Amino acid sequence: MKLTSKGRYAVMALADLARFDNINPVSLRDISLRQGISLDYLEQIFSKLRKKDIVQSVRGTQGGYVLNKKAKEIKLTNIFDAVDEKVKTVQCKKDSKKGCNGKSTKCLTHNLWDELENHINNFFEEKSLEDLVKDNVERRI
Amino acid sequence: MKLTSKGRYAVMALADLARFDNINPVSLRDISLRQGISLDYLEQIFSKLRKKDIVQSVRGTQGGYVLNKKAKEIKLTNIFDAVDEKVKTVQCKKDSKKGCNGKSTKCLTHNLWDELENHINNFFEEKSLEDLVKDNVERRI
DNA sequence: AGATACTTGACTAATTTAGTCAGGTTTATA
DNA sequence: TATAAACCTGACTAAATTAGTCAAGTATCT
Ligand code: FES
Ligand code: FES
Repeated sequence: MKLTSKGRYAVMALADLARFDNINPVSLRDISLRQGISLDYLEQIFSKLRKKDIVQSVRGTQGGYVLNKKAKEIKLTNIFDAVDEKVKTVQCKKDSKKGCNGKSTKCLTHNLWDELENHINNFFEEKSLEDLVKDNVERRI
Repeated sequence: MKLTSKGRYAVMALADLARFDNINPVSLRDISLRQGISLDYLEQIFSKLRKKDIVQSVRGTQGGYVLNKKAKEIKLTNIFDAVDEKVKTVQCKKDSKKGCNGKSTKCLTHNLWDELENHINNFFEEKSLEDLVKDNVERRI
């Protein structure tokens, strides 16, 4: 199982944003250059982040994006949810009563994968953007 | 991020194997039928499991596969390792000093993904085949 | 007016996954 | 000893997903 670029970039870009105050917007171009992410790709990502109210956009010259909440309140869960980076461990439809093999009972491993999914999601629910920024400040000392 | 079929099937098939004693070999054909996994695909998977000494093969008529260790000693880590289902969260080469953006320092999120990887691997190191079998027996009651 | 930067949707190349297929070899047992 | 069950291997392929690119806008500051 691996993390996709979309999720990785979303968090990376927001971490970049979060390093600045929430007043002066940061342009995607700057983020693109600093983080080495394609500008066009960033635009796709930020479009989604905006729709989920994680960032606010400022159009025109000197425009860019600003965090819409405090860094502490933005959890990885929220970010991943916004860009459709989802954790999927089971094969079957979760709410269906059928198993992944088409049978009427859940397969031998269903419970295990469900536990795994929760385990991973817990991590995402605990980590906030603030944690990320702090970690980077500390490492710089 | 999602789990691939190869990893899922490997664990599913071994869980099936583990329900029986370690004396009479279980044929892939039986597993294929019970678990709804393509026989040809199972063969690929078991070839890898055998190379890593997780199972033993018995050729010929009435042949099949047998667990090579006690279910308690087979952790998910071992299984995933055998079938090359690996957890990959960072983009960069781990041992390299370069970051994923080609720069000379690790990116803002590198540490975070590293933590995530450990978090997931911890789960795999704790869970054994025995846990799986027990869980299924309990549910049946 | 012009430059900067957001906005959107469609398109595509590359990669990965999830198998299939064909041709073996080994061994129990009738 | 013939035969069938079952392991064994490598090559091939279709489908899905990912990771972008590209083109054509719109808004706003200076
Ligand atoms: S994963 Fe849900 S039934 Fe198999
Ligand atoms: S993931 Fe390692 S440097 Fe970005």
